[in-house]
Amino acid sequence: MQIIIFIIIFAERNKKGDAMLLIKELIKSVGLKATPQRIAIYESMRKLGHACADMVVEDLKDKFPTLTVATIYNVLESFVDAGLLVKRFSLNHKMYFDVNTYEHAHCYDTVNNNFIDVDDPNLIKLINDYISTKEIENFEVEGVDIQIVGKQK
Amino acid sequence: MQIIIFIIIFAERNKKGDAMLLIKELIKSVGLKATPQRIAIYESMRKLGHACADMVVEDLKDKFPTLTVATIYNVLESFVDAGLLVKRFSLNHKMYFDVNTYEHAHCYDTVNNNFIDVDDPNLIKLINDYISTKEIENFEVEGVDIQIVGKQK
DNA sequence: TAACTATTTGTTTTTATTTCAATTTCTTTA
DNA sequence: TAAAGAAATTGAAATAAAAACAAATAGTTA
Repeated sequence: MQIIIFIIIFAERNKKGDAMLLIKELIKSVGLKATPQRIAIYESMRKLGHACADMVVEDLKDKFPTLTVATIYNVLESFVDAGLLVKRFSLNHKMYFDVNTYEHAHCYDTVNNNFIDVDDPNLIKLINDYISTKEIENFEVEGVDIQIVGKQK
Repeated sequence: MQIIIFIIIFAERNKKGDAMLLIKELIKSVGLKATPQRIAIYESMRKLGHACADMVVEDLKDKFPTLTVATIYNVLESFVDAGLLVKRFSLNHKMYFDVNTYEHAHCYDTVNNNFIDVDDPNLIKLINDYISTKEIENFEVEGVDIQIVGKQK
């Protein structure tokens, strides 16, 4: 019995260690130092998916009491510059960040300003194909951002 | 010669008067009183197309020096409630309002946070048709918001 | 005109973001 | 491994945007 519990604990530790290691490597791979704060913020973003600064503060305030908003904003911005996060369009004059950087659509709940991923490559392709046929004057297209607007039930 | 100039001036006056009258009627038609402030703010929005509160303040501060931000926010919000304006998604944590309330796409310039209308009913139809074929769980769809993201040249 | 209601105003709060200098941490190299 | 230098974090203060609120004004109706 004790052995089994030990194995489970060890496995859990290892799993966590591996995830940590991966995040560490990921942050380093984009040319940033993997500080504890950055690792914690990235982990938090992974967990939250879509979040703004205050949500990350809230999420980390117990685990990481010294962490300040200044750092959160700095780190989130540097993650965006490094391509680890992307900024998302929002309706409530707050900056939202998304941990999924590939092109995908969202359902946007106007009640809670909540994002739900819509991973539908066909939709993205449909729109990109259509847009590529049109010549847009004086505009250098970088991507397309789609929100399906409505209310979460 | 004098007569011609007179006619032109008269025509211009009339045109302006008519536009004013139209805006007045429009505001009244949605159940709001057509106060001078509301007329001025709506005119400003017509001119600006897409704007946030500070842009309206800037636009009206000479013509209407007593107008305060409080009023601007109040009026813009009441216009949204009345369906005279819609809020737009933005990337820079500011509230943008759009005078065109029909469903249309935008090019969004990430440098200046500037909106350019893309009046392409085919694009809207394409997306709406596609979405209507999909059943989105636990979400009541109200509309679709498309931004072609990039840089204005 | 008087009374009532709605709107606007100036001011004050609140919330979100940014800035900045001081400190701490990390990395490099002797 | 100790010291120097660079980079990141911190706490506090500044700025900016939005919202709240009570007093004043304007508009409407009887």
